[in-house]
Order: sequence, then C-alpha cells, then structure tokens
Amino acid sequence: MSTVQPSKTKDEVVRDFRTSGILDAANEVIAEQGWKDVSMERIAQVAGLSKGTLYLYFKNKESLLQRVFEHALVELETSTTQATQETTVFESRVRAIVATAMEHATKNHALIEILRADPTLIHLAPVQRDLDRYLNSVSKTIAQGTRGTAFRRINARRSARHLLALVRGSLSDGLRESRSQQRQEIDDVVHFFFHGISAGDNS
Amino acid sequence: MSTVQPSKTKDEVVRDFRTSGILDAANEVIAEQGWKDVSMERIAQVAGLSKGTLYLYFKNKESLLQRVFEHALVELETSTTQATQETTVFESRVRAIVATAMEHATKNHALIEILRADPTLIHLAPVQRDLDRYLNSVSKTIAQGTRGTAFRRINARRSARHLLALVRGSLSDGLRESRSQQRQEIDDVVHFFFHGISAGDNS
Amino acid sequence: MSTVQPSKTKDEVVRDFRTSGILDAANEVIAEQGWKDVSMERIAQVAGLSKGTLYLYFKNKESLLQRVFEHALVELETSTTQATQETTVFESRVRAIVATAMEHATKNHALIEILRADPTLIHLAPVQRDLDRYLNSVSKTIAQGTRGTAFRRINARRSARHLLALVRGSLSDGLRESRSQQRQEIDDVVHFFFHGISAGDNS
Amino acid sequence: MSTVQPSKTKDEVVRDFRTSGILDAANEVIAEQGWKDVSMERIAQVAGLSKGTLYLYFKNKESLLQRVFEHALVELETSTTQATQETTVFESRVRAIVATAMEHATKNHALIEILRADPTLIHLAPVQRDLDRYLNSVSKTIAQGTRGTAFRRINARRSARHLLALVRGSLSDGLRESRSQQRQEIDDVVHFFFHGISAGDNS
DNA sequence: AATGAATGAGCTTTCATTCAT
DNA sequence: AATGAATGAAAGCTCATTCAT
Repeated sequence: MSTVQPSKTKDEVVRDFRTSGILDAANEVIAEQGWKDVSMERIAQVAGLSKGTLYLYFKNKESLLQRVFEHALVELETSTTQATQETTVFESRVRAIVATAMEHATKNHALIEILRADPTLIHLAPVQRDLDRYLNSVSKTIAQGTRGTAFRRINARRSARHLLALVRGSLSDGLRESRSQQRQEIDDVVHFFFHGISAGDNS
Repeated sequence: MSTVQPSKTKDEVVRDFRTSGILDAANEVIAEQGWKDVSMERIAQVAGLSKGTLYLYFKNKESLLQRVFEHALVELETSTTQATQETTVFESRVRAIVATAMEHATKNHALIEILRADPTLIHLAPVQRDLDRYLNSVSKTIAQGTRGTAFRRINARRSARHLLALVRGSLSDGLRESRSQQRQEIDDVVHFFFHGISAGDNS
Repeated sequence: MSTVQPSKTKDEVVRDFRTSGILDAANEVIAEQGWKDVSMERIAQVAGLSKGTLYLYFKNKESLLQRVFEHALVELETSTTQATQETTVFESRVRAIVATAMEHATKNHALIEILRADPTLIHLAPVQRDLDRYLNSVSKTIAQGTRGTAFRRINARRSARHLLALVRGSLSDGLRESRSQQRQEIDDVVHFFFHGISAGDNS
Repeated sequence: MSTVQPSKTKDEVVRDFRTSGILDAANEVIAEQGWKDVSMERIAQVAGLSKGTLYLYFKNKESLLQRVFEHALVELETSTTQATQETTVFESRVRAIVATAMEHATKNHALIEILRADPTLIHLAPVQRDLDRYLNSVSKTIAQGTRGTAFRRINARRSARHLLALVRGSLSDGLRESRSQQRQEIDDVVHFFFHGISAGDNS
C-alpha cells in the first residue's frame, strides 16, 4: 500500500540521490574556496566520486554551478514564503525573512555568494531570474506591511534591497557565531530595519 | 648638492611611477572582469608594459592584487577622515562617510570588491588589516556622534557595519546612475541609517 | 530430432546474431563519422544495446573494428570470386571486379576506409592479411586474362593495384550518384583500365 | 649592403623559423601516427618545445593542422606548375605532375593524407579550397594536352582524378622504395595513364 | 546475458612565472 | 630596466573499459 503509484522509479531516486550529493559537495567546496576557485576535481573528491562521474549528472561545470545556485535560491524562497505566512504581523514577517535567510545561509554557502551580489555570478541568466523572484517576494511582503500605515512612504523594492543588504552584512562577519548570538543578530537587523539608529520604542 | 636630503632618489621616483601605473591598470582590469578573472597579461597590456616587467615591481600576482586593495582602502580612509573633519554635525559626518565611499567606489572598482566582502579576498591578511582600520575609523565617528544623545544605546562597531552594508547594497545596483540619482541614493542611505523605514521627521 | 547434427547450438546462433548486429551497427557508424571517430557509445546505441554488452562479444574496440574490416573484405572477396566465375571473357571479368567493389562499397563504408589505404588501418595485422588475399585474387584474374594475349607484358600485381586505385578514386567522389551514373562510372574505370586516355576502339 | 631593405625583421625571421619548425614536427608526427592520432604533446616533443609554446604560434590544434595541409598543398601546386612549364610535350607534362606529386609525398606525409581523400579531412574548408585549386591546375594541363589530338574525347576533370588516383595508389605501397624504383613507378603510372594495360607503343 | 554507472587516463587549452637577451 | 618567448602545472572535458547488479 505504501508503494502505490510510486511517483519516482528506483532509478530516479538513485539519480536524485547522486545529483543532490554532488550539489551538496559543490556547495561545500564553494564554502571552502569561493565559487570562482571551485574545480571539478575537488567537487568530485568531496562527493566521493571521480571527475568523470560528475559529467554523468551535469552537462558541464557551468550548469552544475548554476544548479547549486538555483537550488539554494529556490529553497530560500520556499522557506521564506512559508515562514512569512505563519503570521500577519508585519514585524514578525520581516523577522521571518531575516531569520530564514540567515539560517539558510549558515548551511548554504552558495547562498552567501549570491547575496554578495558578485556581478559575474548574478549575470548568469538563470540565477538572475531566480534572485529576481526572491526579491519580488520580499518586496511584496514589505509593500503589504507598509501600505496604509504610519511607515513612511517608501519604495518597497528599495527597502527590500536595504533589508537584504543588512542581512548580507551580518552574514559576512557573523557566520561562526552561536545560536543565541545569531538570534541577537536577527533582532538587531530587524530593529535596525524599522528604526535605523534612532531611539525607537524598544531601544 | 642641489638635492639636499632628497626624500626620494630619482630611481625611487621612477619606481613609484611605474608601480602606481601598474596598480591603476590592475584596478581598471578589475573593473572590467572582476578580480578573480584578472590576468597578468591583461594588466600588462593596459599598463602599456610587458608581462615580465610586472614582476620587477611585484613579487607575484597575489601581492600585486593585495596592493591594489590596500591602496584603495588607504585612499578611502584618508578621504573619509578628511571629509568627516569638515563638520561637527553628526548627520553630516555620516553623510560624508557615505558620499566618500560611493564616490571612491565609482572610480575604484577594487573597492567594490572589498566592500562586497568576499572572504577569499578579505582573508588576505593585509587587506584584512586595512579594512579593519577603516571600520574603526567609521566606528569612532559613529561612537562620537551617538555618545550622550537621544540615539539608542548602540554598538558602534555593529552600526558601522550596518552603514557599510547599506552603502554596499546601493553600489551593487546603482553604479550606472546619474549624479543626481547618486545624491538621492546617498540621502536615502543616510536617512535609512538614522530612521530605518519608520516615519522619521523628513518625509 | 529435427536438429540432427546441429552445426550450431542455439547459444551459438544467438551469439552470431548479436555479433553481426554489432558489426552492422559499427559499419553504419563508420559511414557516419569515419572509423577514427567511432565511439563505442554510438555503436551500442545504433545496435540497440548497451555499451557494456559490446564487451561480451568483442574484447575491445580495436578487435571490434578489426572484425568489421575483416568481414567487409571477406564478403567482397567472396562476391568478387563468384562474379568473375560467371564469365570467361577477360573484360567482363574485370568489369565484375569493378562492379562488385563499387556495389559493396556503396553499402559498406568500412570497405571504403580500407580501400583508402590508411596505413594506421591497414597495418592492423589481420586486415593486412585479408586485404592481401583479396589483392591476390584480383591479381590472379588479371594474370589469367593477360597471359598469352596482345596485352603488354605486365606485372599483374601492379595492375591489380592500379585497378583498385581507380575504383577507390571513383568512390571518393561518386558515392552519392544514381544507379545509371554508377554504371557509367564503372564503364569509365574499366575502359580506362584497358586503354588509359588513348583513343581505344570504343572511343 | 646585404641588409638593405630587409623584407623581414629579425623577429619575423625567428617567428617564421619556429612556425615552420612546428609545421615540420607536425608533419613528422602525422607520418608516424596518422593525422587523427596526432597530439599536441607529441608535436611539441618532436619540435623540441613544450606544449604551451605551440599556442604562441597557432591558435589551436585545428588551425595548426590546417596550416600543415595548406602548406603541403601550396608547395605541391607551386612545384607542379613550375615543372609542367618546363616542357610543352604533353606526356612530359603528365610525367612532371606525377613525379612532383610523388617526390613531395615522399617528404611530406601530410600530402599523402590529403591525397587519400579522407572526407573528414577534406571537408575542412580551407583544405577543400586548396585541393580544388590543385585539381584545377592538373585538369587544365590535361585539357590542353588532349585538345585537338587523337586522344579520346575525355572529361579532363575525371582524367585528372584518375591520374591522381594512380599516384595515390603507388604511394600507398611504394613509399619505402629506392630512387630507381621510384622512377620505374613514375614511368609505369604515366604509361598506364596513357594506355591502360593495352599494348601501347613502348614495350 | 545484459546493463549502465563509475572510473581514470589522456586530451586540449590557459596562464602565472621565469630567464636569456 | 625591460622584454616576451618559453615553460609546465592545472583546468575542463571525453571515452574506452570495468563491474556490481
């Protein structure tokens, strides 16, 4: 009964397993050396495979890396959407955005590279597209939250960029911090997003 | 005898001339292709020299690039210090920091790469050190400005990082904008720094 | 009982079936890409088998190709011998040699590669041997035809080579021609073989 | 005085020296292994250079090989044109064509590969063009020689192909023969071209 | 018997670095 | 001081061959 209508064949499962193993390895190597210094040899090594095997699953290096970035962004967007829907309070939603991004980035170095906004990376067309979608979704949340409120009339897209800039800034330094420090960092970013350095209510 | 206490010999002058020509060329090439894709061949070409000559002035590619970044940071810090000293009004000082960073980055692509905070770049020890000095100087300005004021009790260092994160964010997208748009961008960053998205006093 | 004295067991039949299927596929691929560019992958694909299966029937790529060429030569020799025995008129026999070679080559690209006399191919020892046998048989026909006639005292072996050179020359260009054009081509080669460019009797 | 108006600078001479050294090496390697099995590594080795150096003189492997073939054909055509102009007697001209081709092919293995008419080689566009020019020049010589004579009305282009087919045939076997044997071979081809195997005037 | 995933040697090409001139 | 030809290590990628299933 458990195997009624298997949506994937065994082969597909194996294939997916390998594919994501390679993507994970690539992500790890990106963490080690930055995406520009990634070599197929090293990815294979980390994945516990041989160079040639990578080419059974990916057409070439470029498409492998593209998939790493795509995967990271899609996961981020999915998690973010889900997290923001758990509340209707604007500030909580922003908090969800920040927390989700930070959590994902902690595990997923490819994401940091994207958020770093290296033009030579971002201009890979598909990454461009996926990043855009993510930015749109963040923008929309901000637009909804600020509409008809006391918040200053603000360009939602630009605010989204500011928000992500703050997240990215925190990531640059704070990656190796503890969990409680990370929460602190999130609070700080959210608060800063709402009030800047001026004395807001929760000072 | 005519050159009493020559602070530089003729040879040194020539050496400096060549050195900074090469650094300028490298900076230009970084703007073209990003620092990871820079080749010695291209730097030599832009500098109007031959590949071999670069090695008379720099030990190797790594140290050449290190010097480019070092140079960019030192210039930025000098200009920033100078600009902040022209006023004692806190907000003006912050504005000076932002404006200076943006102006330099417009001319100096190496700076953008630094502000992008690529770890593989930043962890070059000397760049690390110079960046630290710059951050300190910004922090100090913020600390001075917030001390004993209505601003919330804030970690100056962290605020400095937030500020630079915003600058970097603006740079990522806004590089090709006009001068007036750039001023707008500066205003926006400064305002955001002080108030976040909350309805501050000015609009 | 129905299979008294089976000259081949069922297993052998299956084996032969697979073997010649692979050889046919290889021949087809040679036609597509030339024998040097043949890949095991492609042969398997055309044969409707998997790569690994090829190695159940052939030790390796080299021996597979050797067998393709061997097969082509053996077929050619058999057909030629049969065709030349259908007449005793010398010119008709030569015509039979030419026609047979051309017909086979039309279907059998491996043959063209052999006739092209690529040394790296021909020096595969077994191909060498088979080609020699074919040349001998052609030579013998020529020797018989010219013995005690008005034809100039001629080295039969050398003449055989000339004849095949002409055939090969025709094949290089004329492969895509129609059937009547092909007959024309055969006539031309035969005539040229007997008379060169001098005005022979049938102009 | 000897150096008035040097048509080539010293650098150009050096460059030409290297270039033709590499072409010679490539030609030698083609002789060893056939053009399809040529590797840049091996060419460099034979040329006494390192792999990387080849790329200072040739854009890539394809253009290197193209130049080898081009060079061989141009040399052949030049020599042939020159040799055929030394006489007006048709048979002598044909002899010149044959002798020139054989001599060049003896030294120049690339030429044999071309005359072998491997389609994957010949379809390199520039080789195609150069080969065509050579064939045209041979055709023209034949057309001139047969015009208004007792020779049978013949398609000059097709005859040219027959002639070259015979040359190629001789080359396939006879490369390692002595000089006098080579002369014999040339005589034989020329005689065959004129008379086929029929009893012509000379023996 | 048949498969096809996995391997790794080998290929072309690039580029930082050296060194004779 | 300056050159740029030469080097060779290292990269991406292909493909004949093997082997667990």
